Amino acid sequence: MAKITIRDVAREAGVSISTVSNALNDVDVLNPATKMHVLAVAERLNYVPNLNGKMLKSGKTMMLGFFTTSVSGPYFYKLIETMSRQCERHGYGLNVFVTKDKQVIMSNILGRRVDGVIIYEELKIDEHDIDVMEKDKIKTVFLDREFSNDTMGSVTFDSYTAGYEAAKYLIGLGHKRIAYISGVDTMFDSVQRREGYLAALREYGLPLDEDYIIQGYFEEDSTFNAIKAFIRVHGHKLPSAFLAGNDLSAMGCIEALKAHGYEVPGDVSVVGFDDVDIARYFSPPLTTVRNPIARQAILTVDHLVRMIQGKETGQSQTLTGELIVRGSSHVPPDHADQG
Amino acid sequence: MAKITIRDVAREAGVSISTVSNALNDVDVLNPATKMHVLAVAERLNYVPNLNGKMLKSGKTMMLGFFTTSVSGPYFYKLIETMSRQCERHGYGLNVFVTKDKQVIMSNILGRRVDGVIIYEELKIDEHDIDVMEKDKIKTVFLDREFSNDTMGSVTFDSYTAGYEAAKYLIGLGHKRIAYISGVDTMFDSVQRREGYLAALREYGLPLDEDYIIQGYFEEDSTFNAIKAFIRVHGHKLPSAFLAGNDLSAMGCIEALKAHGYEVPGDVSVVGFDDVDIARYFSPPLTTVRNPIARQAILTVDHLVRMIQGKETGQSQTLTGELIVRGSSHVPPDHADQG
DNA sequence: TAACCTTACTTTACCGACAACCTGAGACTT
DNA sequence: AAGTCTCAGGTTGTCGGTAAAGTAAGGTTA
Repeated sequence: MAKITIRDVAREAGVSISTVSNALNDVDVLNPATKMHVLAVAERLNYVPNLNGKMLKSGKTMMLGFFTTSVSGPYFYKLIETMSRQCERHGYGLNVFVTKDKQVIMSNILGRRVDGVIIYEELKIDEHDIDVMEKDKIKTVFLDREFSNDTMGSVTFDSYTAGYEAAKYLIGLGHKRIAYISGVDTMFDSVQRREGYLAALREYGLPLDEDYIIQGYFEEDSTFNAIKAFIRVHGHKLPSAFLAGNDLSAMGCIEALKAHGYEVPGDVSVVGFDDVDIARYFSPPLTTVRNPIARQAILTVDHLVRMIQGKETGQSQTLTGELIVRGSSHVPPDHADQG
Repeated sequence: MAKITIRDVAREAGVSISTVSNALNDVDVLNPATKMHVLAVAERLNYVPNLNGKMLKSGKTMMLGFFTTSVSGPYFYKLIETMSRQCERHGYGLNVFVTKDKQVIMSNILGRRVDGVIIYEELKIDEHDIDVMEKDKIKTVFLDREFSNDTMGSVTFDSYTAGYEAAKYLIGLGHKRIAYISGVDTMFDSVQRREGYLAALREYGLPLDEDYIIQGYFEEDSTFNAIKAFIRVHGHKLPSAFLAGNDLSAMGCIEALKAHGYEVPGDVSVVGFDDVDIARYFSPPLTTVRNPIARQAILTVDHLVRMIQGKETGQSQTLTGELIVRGSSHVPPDHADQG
């Protein structure tokens, strides 16, 4: 049996197609009896409207698109789940595109597969792409860069201040040699956190050692390996604290330190960023700067929906972190080389 | 400026719309010079075909839909990332729907928003829904149940054998009191693993203690809490081994044991399932049954694409696990209560 | 009772792309 | 010279909905 269309329902119910359309869409111009009858026939035939026809006519897909290069890690699933829920509240669906292919991205955006766009992370959307999207009035929210114009906004996390505050906290505890575990340099958050960290070191006159900036790629396992390598080289004179670019890195770092027999926080303190769900259950529980992911997700979807509805122009919103002190940080041990 | 359509390109290039269509879709009936000219005009106007029009006419969206209630945890992101990549290879996109609303799910499936469907987990897709989908010839692959008919297949993990083998391994080490940390009972994998575990206990004549089946919900934090509660009750006579329904549960369990001063594997052994990326970096590194997630993702997408292309009817494929012995399991300590 | 509303639909145009079929010009056949 | 091909592209119908405009029957008003 081929797919049932609105025409089949109309024929079966003995009415015109627009009557069926009106009945299904609750347009209040029909005789209640007719409406009932049509709905009953539609139900009996298991009729479900074809969304492609609907979309073409209305110009709306009722879908928001989330474009990202990766979904790895707790940050993403929290973000995606919360955004999905929030979309559903507004009657939208969320289409998650995990890809690095700019062709794919642009043809889905400009081809109107979605009514609004959420963009995260190092997607290499450049000035020209933004120009084109702006001309087409594509409603967009960026999560990884501050931006705003008539049809585009952003909801970002103030990573610079977060990095600064975390570093300042460690300095306040008495740490003088603090390493930073970085993500990749194309990641806005990673760079900002590092800048904040460097600013704090400068402010307190602590040495900026190039070697103390470690590439961890924001992942647990790659950080684990990076720290093991780092310990092999710097084992004789380890920093008394590591500031990790995110919680996953912090955990990987702690695992590596433990594997080499160091105690956290007894010998070394480790601080992360994000406060992902697991952070509090880790051993030791992580000291971290809380990134209000759920809030970011909700603000993003709300802002985008309001732009689509024409109720709002693009805004640049910034969320601030909150230092959560748990068990992975402590004053440095007496024997620590504080030079 | 309103959106550029194929008509605008046709007018600007001084040709008909079908000539534009033919030029863009590489239909080889045009004078090369005309084709070049049309493509140049399209490029200049930044023309991108509207996918809704395309989809309506062709009846194809070039999208596969992944329907799930959750994306939490390493299992999902590995699955999603691998499926996305594999879709891209076939020229498809992957639309991830995170929802529990069956209305939403069915209207997206039956409304033809996607060309093929991948379903995971306790979605409560019942016989009736399957009937309707079958009548509509919706190409579908299930990841959480074995199923096959003309248009529907499945790619599942043999969780029963995995559970059986893991339990047998612990029994072989000498463990006599083994607890199982379960997910929820609506989850096929969780139930199957538990059945395998119970079968092994029965086979070796070990006692089946109802109390030793713990609800951990397949999450790290809820397992952590569940095990803490369990220890409070059974602390005087703890099992010598825990078989956790997945790696996240195993980690939560280990964290809880450590928090109460137990050593793993010195005092208690813990075994998980999946072998997620982090498992090997955990301390202690997890003994686990490897679930070939990437393989499942690839087989799923390939199978679905072949069904869509009409090259294949629904098959029920099963993947088997592989026991990976690492540091979280050991022979039971002498003092363990082996009664 | 003619003009005018309502009510309750039906007819038809349209969204943007694609594709089946049509056409007009020149080349080739017989 | 009439008929037939081929080439290169144009015309038009179509996918499945929605919505603006049209209409027929009955009721209301002046």
